[in-house]
Formats: sequence, structure tokens, C-alpha cells
Amino acid sequence: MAVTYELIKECKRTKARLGRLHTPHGIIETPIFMPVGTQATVKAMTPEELKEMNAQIILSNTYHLYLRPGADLIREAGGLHRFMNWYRPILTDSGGFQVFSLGPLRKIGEDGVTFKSHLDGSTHFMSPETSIEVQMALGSDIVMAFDECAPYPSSWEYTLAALERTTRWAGRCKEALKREDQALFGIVQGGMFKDLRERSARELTEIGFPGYGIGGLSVGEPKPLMYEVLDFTIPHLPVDKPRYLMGVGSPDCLIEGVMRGVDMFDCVLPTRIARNGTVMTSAGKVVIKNAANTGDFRPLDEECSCYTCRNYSRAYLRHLFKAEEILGLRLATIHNLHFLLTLMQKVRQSIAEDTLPELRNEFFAKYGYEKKEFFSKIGINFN
RNA sequence: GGAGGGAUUCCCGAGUGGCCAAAGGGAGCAGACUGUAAAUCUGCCGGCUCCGCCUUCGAAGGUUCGAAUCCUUCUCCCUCCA
Repeated sequence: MAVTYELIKECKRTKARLGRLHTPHGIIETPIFMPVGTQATVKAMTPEELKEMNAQIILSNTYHLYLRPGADLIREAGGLHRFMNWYRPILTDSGGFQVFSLGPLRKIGEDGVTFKSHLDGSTHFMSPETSIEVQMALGSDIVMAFDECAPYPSSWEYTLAALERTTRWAGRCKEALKREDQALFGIVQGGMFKDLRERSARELTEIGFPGYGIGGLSVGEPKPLMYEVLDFTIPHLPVDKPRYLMGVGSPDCLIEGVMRGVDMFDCVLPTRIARNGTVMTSAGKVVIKNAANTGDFRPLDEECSCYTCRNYSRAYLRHLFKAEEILGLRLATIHNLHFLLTLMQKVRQSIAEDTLPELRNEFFAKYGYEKKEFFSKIGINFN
């Protein structure tokens, strides 16, 4: 098998696990956060920068690369790793999420999905088979099944239909994948419904995959609901396979997810909010452009050891964002990715030491989540 | 010396008798962003005892029920002709 999961340790106090994922391009320590590089680039980052912050694996996207530059070109380039000069593991999303996010531009059928390109309006068809075909051309280490991510909220009936289709498509994906150096992960759907999540997990594990994505979450539902779904979904997934919670990346959700048995996460959040001028720090979010940072010559986060925090001040970052200098985006992106990657490093360490609950409580207290939840309950919202 | 044009809320700039606290930008302030149609989007942006009132459109005076808009004088700026 191309990708195998080695379970190293199960936390004594939570459902967290310490593991290793063996892939053709190297070993990944789990739990892990995977930066997203949709268009064969983690926006604003060079591979060297990603390596410096210890990114172990990155994501890319089948739908976007299929549209541009096209699968043939990447095959000709010698695969995605060579094309983008990243030789560590790559996971490719199937385009399933675009079925959700490009809502008005697509039509779902049993055979596959007809998309209108967001680039030029041209019509394209993507099925489980074509998604896998493109992903084989890309040559990613982990290939995701082509699924249907239902929006939130959706009815039980609609969610059931999407889940059943996702299961059938997962089977077709497995049939279609021929390369032995790639591993296919199935994706559990089922919305917020316990019976449907269980059903999806059961059907997929019957087919059998080297890993399982948990999809259809972080689509607008409240966080406690997402945690609840994780609580009743993960016990139905095999212990000896990695679980990948798709699209989740706020620090609190990462910790809560790990405590519920999630091994892998990906999210555009750190890179996107960085470009939009928000950084994550151990004391909570900081909007860089805020007037309060004008004369603040401290680093973004005094506890952070990233390139940005080692060399630059809040005042400088604020200046760069105000002046719309491209370096600002880069420095903020470096920081945010480093922040989450380091957080996951600490999480792994705390699992090893059986101190994850303490880490969680300390982190939340300092980051300000407990406080925020309290104030939002009494109707006050602040950053 | 002569002819003409112009001065609008932090900046640029619409508005030429009532629907104007005054379009639209910009700046400023604050917020959102979770398998990336995102270096994007949203809100606020004269003051107050805020369903109403007060102050404001170079200055002063005037016409009018009513003026940023019309008239008079003044100040400053710009263009052109000598």
C-alpha cells in the first residue's frame, strides 16, 4: 500500500492519537495540519519557506489544476511534485468541495458533476473517474475520493442522497485508481445526522480505504455541533487508519478535533486571513492594521520563533499592510502557518506526555476563547 | 492693466433654490474570513440629550417661506491676453 498509518500511542485521557503516516515522499507525524496550496502553490510561500516552518505535507486541488494549467501539462512536467518543486508529500482534494463552493455554477448528476468554469464560463464535466484520472496525472501521495459536500443546513433526505451518492462514487474512485504509489481516502458525509454519519462510515469502511476524510463539516454550523458530529462519527472509523477532518483550521478546532481522534487537518484559514491582515497569536487574533499597532515594536507574538517574529515588529507589519506592500502578506502568512504547525507540534508532544487536556486549557485561556464564549453568551462580541 | 475660471464636510470631487449633513472615490476606524471564484468582503465615517435638534459648503452682508445653489462686496487661487 502506498500510504500506511502507524499508530504510535493513544492518549490515556482523550481520544487523541499519536501516529506516523508513511508515504512515498516521506513520513508525516500526526496529528498534523496541512497548509493548502490550491493552485500548486501555498499562496505567497516558496517551498523553502514551507520547509523552514516544518510543513510536512501540503494540499492541492484537482478542480483548479484541471482547469488551469490542465492535467496534461502537469503530467508532462513530471507530476505535481516536480512542477512545483515540492518533494514532500502532497494530498490532492478531488474537486468535491467545489461541488459545494461553486454552488450556482454546477449541476449534480449520478454520473458526475457539470461545472461552469469560474474562469471563463466554459462547461466541464467531472466524475469520480475523471477526478481520479486528473489526480493520477498530478501524482499526489494521497488522493481524495470525489464526494458531494452538502451545504448546511440540509434536510435529512437531501443529506442521505448526497451521502449515498458519495459512497457509490467512492467505490468508483477506488476502481479508477490504478497507480500503486498513490493512496485513496474515502470521505464520510452525512451532515449533522447521527444515523447518516454512522451509515456513511460503515459503508465506506466496508469498501475499505487506507484513510478516511470527514467531510461536510465547517460549512457554517456552530462549533459545538461540529464537535458533536465528530463525537458520534469517529468511533465508527477504523482505529488503524488515519482520520482527516477536511477544511478545519482554527486553533481551537484543531485542538478539539485532535481530542476527538482526528489525525489530519487542512484549512485555508491561516493563509487567507494572513493575506487579509489578521494573525493568530498565543494571546488571540490580532488585526495587523489596527491603530493600536502603530508604534508597537514588539513582534506579532513574543512566544513565536518564526522568521517574521524573529525579525519584524507589529509596527512594521502594520506599515506594510497600510502601504499594501506584498511583503506584508508574505510575512503574515509565514507567521500564521508557523503558528499552527507549531501548535500541532505541541499537541503531539502533549499526547506523548499525556498532558493534552492541560495544553488545551492553557491555550484556550490565553487565546481568549473561554472569555469570548462567555461574553457572546451575554450578547457582547469582540475580537 | 484686460478677459475668464474657481474656492464644497480630513483629501480629491459631484451637486447650481426645497427630496442636501450634501453623490462617488480616497484616507481613517472597526469587523468578517475554516477540503481558496478571496492580497477579498462588510460596516462606520460633522456634533448632540440621535425617530428629533444643532453647526457646516472661502468671508461678510442681502434676496426668499426656504440658499452649498441667486445678488453685492471682500479675500485667496488658476488660465489666457497685454
